[in-house]
Amino acid sequence: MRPLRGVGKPMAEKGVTPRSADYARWYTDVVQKAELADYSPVKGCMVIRPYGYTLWENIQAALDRRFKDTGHVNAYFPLFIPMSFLQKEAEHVQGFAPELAVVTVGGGKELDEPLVVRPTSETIIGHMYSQWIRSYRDLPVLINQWGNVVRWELRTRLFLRTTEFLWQEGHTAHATEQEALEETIRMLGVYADFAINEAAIPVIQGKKSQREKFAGAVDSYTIEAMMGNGWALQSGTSHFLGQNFARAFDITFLNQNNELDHAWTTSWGLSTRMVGAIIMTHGDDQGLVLPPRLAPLQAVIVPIWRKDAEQAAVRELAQRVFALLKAAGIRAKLDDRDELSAGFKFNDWEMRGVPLRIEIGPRDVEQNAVVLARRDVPGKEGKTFGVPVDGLAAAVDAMLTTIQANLLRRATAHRDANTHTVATYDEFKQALEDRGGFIRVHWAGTGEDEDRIKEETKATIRCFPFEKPEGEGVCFYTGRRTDQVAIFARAY
RNA sequence: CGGGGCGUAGCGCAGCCAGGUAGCGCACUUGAAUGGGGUUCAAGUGGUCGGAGGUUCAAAUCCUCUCGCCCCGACCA
Repeated sequence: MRPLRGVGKPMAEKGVTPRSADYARWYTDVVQKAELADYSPVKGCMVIRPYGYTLWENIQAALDRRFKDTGHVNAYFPLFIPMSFLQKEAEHVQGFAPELAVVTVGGGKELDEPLVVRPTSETIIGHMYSQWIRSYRDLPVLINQWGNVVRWELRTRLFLRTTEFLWQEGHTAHATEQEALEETIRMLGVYADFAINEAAIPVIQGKKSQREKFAGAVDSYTIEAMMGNGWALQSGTSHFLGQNFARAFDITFLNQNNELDHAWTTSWGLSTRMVGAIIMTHGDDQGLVLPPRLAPLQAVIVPIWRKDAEQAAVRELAQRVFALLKAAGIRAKLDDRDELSAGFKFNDWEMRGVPLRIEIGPRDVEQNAVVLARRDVPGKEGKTFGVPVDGLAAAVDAMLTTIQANLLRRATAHRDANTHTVATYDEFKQALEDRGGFIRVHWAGTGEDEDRIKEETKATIRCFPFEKPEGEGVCFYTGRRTDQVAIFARAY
């Protein structure tokens, strides 16, 4: 995962590889040229640069607010987990064993028991919960943690799959199955709300197949998003763990009837992968396009002048506009770098996805007005001339809201246009070949059927969507009648 | 781990076959002009040619070994 030396040529210095030419390359170009992240000297790891990290901080803030609103509190559990903990839940260890990083030496001495660098924290949190929970009065426990985890991945991609990544993991324990199930679905809903209303990414909520679920869960739920190339990206997951981890870690409590019972637990996580989702949902051939609500910078002011005589007045207005936007709580930047041309700055900020550009030149000074240029509508079409400085903050605010809505509308249209329904396996293969995207089908197959389809087409069941207006029908693969609907797609 | 490819300035590359002063573009620095969509000119800075060993008067170039990386095939938030 180092700079690709000598791979392909064009990389024409300016701009990014067009999506149509090479989508994977476009993605890497955007990440690096927009300075979201960089490669690290350690294979599979990445450095999140300030611009990318600010984006992540905005994601964190929007999620954290929602977690608090639903009664959760934050805590922190350690990075190192005794190896034996992982082994307590059979399916869990089997799922994670191949991708564990293990510490065997500490302080120059061989450790008695190897320590696993957490790939996720169900085990150590389960261990602690078993000590904290005695009575039904102690329940529910609603804790979230922000942290990092390590999974030794074979093939990595910036943000989408890295060996170490940042995320949050919620871990809750409940007295009843019903309550834990409700929590699982509630938090999935929180993720969906965040994705749609903050990231402007339309997502489909649904249940994972048994093949695709989290190792150790009874059921996993997901929000699935469609990327610009039609591939699916699992953008957040919520797991109903039943009593699996409670049994493995002795999380027991006395219920109201004075009977000892195992708690019901859930876990749910959303990671820096969300940054990748944002890039691939909204980005275009100019580069990044960020939703205003999460963008590190919502508006950038570019001053323009010809003669030195004009400079002072332009600068003065630019400063004034900057101040009034800041006062209105808009995340703005004044790009007064003297050594760069205005045209360069236009392209630069477009590549970095700033939702709104404010151009201020001598003509604007005369009118006491500015030019607004929308990132989501390229070229002159996206420009509004002569926007008065009086009331500008409100106009900018309104424009940002419009852009946010437009991004969601556009992404939803793209997803819907690339979602197809098929009735037979031949049609299925044809649709994947010709158009890609999401394929909705009736499904009554087995896990083995799922494996076979994956092998033959590389498409997997992304989820069984909650919303399935199609009702009962015939499974495209087995021909059996069923009311279950599945969405298949190629996935990251 | 199997197959393919690549290591020369921060990035992209040429030079290697036919050994002989280490080059080009971009970036960077300085200066001047320019400035409403990637501006131009000039002068500069920057390299143990991935590493080790060998052949040779002389190695980026030839030989041997070695390290690293990328791409494609078995896993995944």
